[in-house]
Amino acid sequence: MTTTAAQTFPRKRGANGATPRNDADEIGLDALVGHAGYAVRRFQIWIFQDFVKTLGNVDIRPTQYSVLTVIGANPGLSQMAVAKHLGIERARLVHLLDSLEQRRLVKRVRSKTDRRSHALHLTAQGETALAKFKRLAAEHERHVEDRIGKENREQLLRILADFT
Amino acid sequence: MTTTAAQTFPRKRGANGATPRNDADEIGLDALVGHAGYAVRRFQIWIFQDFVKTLGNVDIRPTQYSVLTVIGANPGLSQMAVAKHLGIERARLVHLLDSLEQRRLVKRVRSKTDRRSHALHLTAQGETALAKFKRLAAEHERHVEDRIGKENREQLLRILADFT
DNA sequence: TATTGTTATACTCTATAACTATA
DNA sequence: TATAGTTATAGAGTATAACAATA
Repeated sequence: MTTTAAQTFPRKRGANGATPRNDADEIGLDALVGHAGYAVRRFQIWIFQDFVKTLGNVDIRPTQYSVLTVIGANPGLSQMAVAKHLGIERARLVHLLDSLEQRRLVKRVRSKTDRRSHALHLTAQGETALAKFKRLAAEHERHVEDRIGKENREQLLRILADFT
Repeated sequence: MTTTAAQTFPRKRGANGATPRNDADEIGLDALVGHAGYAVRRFQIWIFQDFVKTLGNVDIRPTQYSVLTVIGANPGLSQMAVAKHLGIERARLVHLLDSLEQRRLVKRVRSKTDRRSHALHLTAQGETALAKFKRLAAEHERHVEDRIGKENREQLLRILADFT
């Protein structure tokens, strides 16, 4: 992206009524407009950027947040289980956990029953940190609400419910 | 992803009373469920994968499709203009165009008025190819409709209209 | 000086394959 | 033999910086 603004709010103004449609803006996205994938992709980029910015001070990205949340809610899970449930490659999860373990947020405990696998737990530090991350994530969620509207956000969640 | 199914439909247990915690399937995504970003991300992955699969025979990925579509609809556009309007880095567009030009779908023409910039055009071959890509993209769009429902797709497009 | 296209670098993420240690 | 975790590699994609030609 050249600028964050360009990427975040491509062209097109909706909320403010006035549409700045002057100079170089006379370009048609045409066929792209009817494509769900294009709209979803642009929206997803906006959401991720807001998430990254909102949780910037604590240096937590969306994927890291999802890993911490799932471990927090299901202590003792194996790496395979976490990877499967989040749709992350197990190879990739290794690096994610390396980083989270170095930051003392997560610990890998060798399983007694199956010594191939690791039981994943949050550290005490990880628990308190996650609580803070969740407050910031809720703030991010409010940004989404501000951007698309409370009811639209709820409809979106309803429409996409079985993808989570 | 380990398997497409695993990524697309993670697990998700709806109503669980006495959760038999041993089987790896009794995992809660919990806090993640209320997050628009998570749902959107999973949906976006599903959409992209279906797009890539549906246009697999012609070897066109979503980004390439969006570039071809915009050039087709606005012949003579500069690289900067295309990059800005699609929210792509101009540095990245260079490589995308290199590949599309090698495939004889696009040509770069030095501008007479501003010799720094290139006017982008589809080749004759690019025009007919794009027509085919559009038919396949429409097929992909029908897959989306089948997956989430005709009305939900329309609502989604309406909700996300000003992100395109 | 500023901008367009280009090259280069670094980091994230996806997709595989292969290795090891267990089972 | 199969699986869990690991390592490695290759390709997208994102984010920057810098350079040459041109404005």
